[in-house]
Amino acid sequence: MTKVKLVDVAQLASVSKSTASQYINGRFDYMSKETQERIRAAIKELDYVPNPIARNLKADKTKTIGVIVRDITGFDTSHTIRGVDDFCKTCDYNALIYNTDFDPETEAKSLEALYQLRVDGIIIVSSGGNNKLISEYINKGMPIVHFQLEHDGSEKNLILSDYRQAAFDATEYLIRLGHKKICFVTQDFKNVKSRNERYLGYLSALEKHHISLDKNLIQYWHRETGFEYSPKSIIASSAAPTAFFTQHLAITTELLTHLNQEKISIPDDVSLIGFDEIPMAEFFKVPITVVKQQPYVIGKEATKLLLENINDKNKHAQKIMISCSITERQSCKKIF
Amino acid sequence: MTKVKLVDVAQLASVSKSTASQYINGRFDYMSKETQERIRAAIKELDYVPNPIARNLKADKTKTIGVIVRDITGFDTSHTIRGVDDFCKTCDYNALIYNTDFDPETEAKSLEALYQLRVDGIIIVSSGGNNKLISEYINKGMPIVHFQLEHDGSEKNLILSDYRQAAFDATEYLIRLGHKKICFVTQDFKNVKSRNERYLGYLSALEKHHISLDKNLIQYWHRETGFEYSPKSIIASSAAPTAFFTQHLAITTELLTHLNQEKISIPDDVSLIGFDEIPMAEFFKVPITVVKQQPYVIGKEATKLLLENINDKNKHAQKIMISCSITERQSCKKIF
DNA sequence: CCGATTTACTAAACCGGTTTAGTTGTATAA
DNA sequence: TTATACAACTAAACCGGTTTAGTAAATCGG
Repeated sequence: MTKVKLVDVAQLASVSKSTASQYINGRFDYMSKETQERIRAAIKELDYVPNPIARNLKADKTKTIGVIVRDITGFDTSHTIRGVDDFCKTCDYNALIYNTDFDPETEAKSLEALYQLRVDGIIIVSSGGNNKLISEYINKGMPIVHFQLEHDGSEKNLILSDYRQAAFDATEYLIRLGHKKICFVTQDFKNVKSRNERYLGYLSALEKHHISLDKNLIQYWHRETGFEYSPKSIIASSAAPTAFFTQHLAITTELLTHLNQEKISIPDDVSLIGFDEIPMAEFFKVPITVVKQQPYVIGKEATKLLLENINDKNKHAQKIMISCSITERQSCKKIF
Repeated sequence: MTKVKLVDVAQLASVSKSTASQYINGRFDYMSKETQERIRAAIKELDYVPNPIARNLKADKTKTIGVIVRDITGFDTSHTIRGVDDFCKTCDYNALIYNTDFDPETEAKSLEALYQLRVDGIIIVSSGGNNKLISEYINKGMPIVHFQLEHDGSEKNLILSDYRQAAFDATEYLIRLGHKKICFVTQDFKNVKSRNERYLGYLSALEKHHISLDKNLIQYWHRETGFEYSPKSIIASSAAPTAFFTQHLAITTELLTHLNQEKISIPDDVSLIGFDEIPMAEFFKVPITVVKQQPYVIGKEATKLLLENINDKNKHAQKIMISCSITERQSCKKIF
């Protein structure tokens, strides 16, 4: 590979290493035109490319950030990463991706690896299982930006969708179609603000339209065990929802599978609006109406925020909210 | 951030930098148990983490590879990247992702950036627009592995699906269902071996079943302009296909959109088998039967091949083929 | 008992840049 | 005319490790 180094350039141009270095870094303050020209020519002739490693060693910067996500394969996640990457490329940064599958142990390893690699900062969707470790790194001065899920309940350096407004909009959308018994299907949201926000949005839409909350319409789904009660039994229960509002893509998908199996038809038997965009939804038997986030924008903004943090450590930490929007398709029926 | 360096450890353990370094690198050949213990304790006490940048500077290695793809957001691509990443992590490598959207200029920039960053090797799905540049880098000694699309017609360091067999299987699958007029929808495959392979597979299945080739059944699709002839007109033409065999996901998707618009129904009016897995296909109005590749495996194997190349530069270059398989769904009808 | 090995360790060069503190020669001000 | 400033450079230290060559003491074989 390249063996040409700065000394070679300096020699060919008959200047010192220092002067050559100044040239490379665009500091022409006290450099004659001829010298500049000689160095330029030498660089060109030797096809010289500075070694960023040597450079970074001195600068104690890596120009690299780490990104810890659950799985890059996810539809929204891949778009977020694309946003991160695109923004990085505009400022000569590189992103290192770490997938955790939401396993706290893998997450801890990823954090440690990135720390050892001395990345300049980290963007993370944290599983919540490494709060102590993350706090430690933050205290050590590592810039860390969270997205989607907050850290330790804090809203510092956090970027997320306006979940409350989104849930409000989705709920109101159903209410306007005549639905009053809307089943809110969620993962456990105690201690997880960004999930609780959706709940609050749901509540406030009900309240605005004078619909009282039926606790039996709050249903839970767990990543490992699936639904606490089967969708079929929920429909058959006294709560008798006319619509489901699922809080993320995995829930939507599993609900869909269930309903298909039980031959419960959407939107005739029950309506459905889901959080998160669904790939290729237009080809579905029943194209699903969704509230979608803007994962690409979130990726960009998270990166922007992180880089600001990196370049100005005492920059005031902040929370950024990105709006969501409803894509209306055919899974919600007007009733009554 | 961490300010603890090797000298600090050495000092605390009352040994020289060199000895400390030996310890870090696990060379205990001539080191007393006590010294080892002292260094171990010092490292622990100071919470020392070696700086990989300094290390890499000397080693002239970055432990980093570059991956150039069209768009990380693609379904198969994201899985490939996951394969790359997972394999990388097993050998302490990191991957830098570059998206090109298949724009040769962006691709060239990515190559240059990776070269400047001195990555140890590159995995690329090349657009074909930078053959000269890529050859240059190969000649300079940069290990480069191609996947999906070959470089300059060469089969060196290439990893791809067994396209010929896959196309053969898909075609035969349709033939077994009674189809004789199978429309092969492809991107231009002159000079692109891996596309031509599919064509050869299609041909040999026809041949095996004594079906003569109707040139009018070979139809083209272009990334910028879409179908050369509309699917509707193709069906109406004298070639009168009873089935479509689309050569990748983008074609399948666009065909689906067309057929939907024209109210041509699958599989009643025409059957369809597509190359590449379709996300969430089980929820489609008509779940599409596909020949799917194994993107995750391809990513893993590509990385494995690249790392072999990196660690043994004169390793014999090779071509690796990964099998495909048909996922039968409901888009192909038995006829006659 | 003496030269040859082996053990346990260290000083210093090196990787390829950046940066600081000078140095030299010329123009300017007092 | 001499001190001062400034332009145009350079030598050497530095970043944080790794590696080579070498040293001193202990062990060994004959």
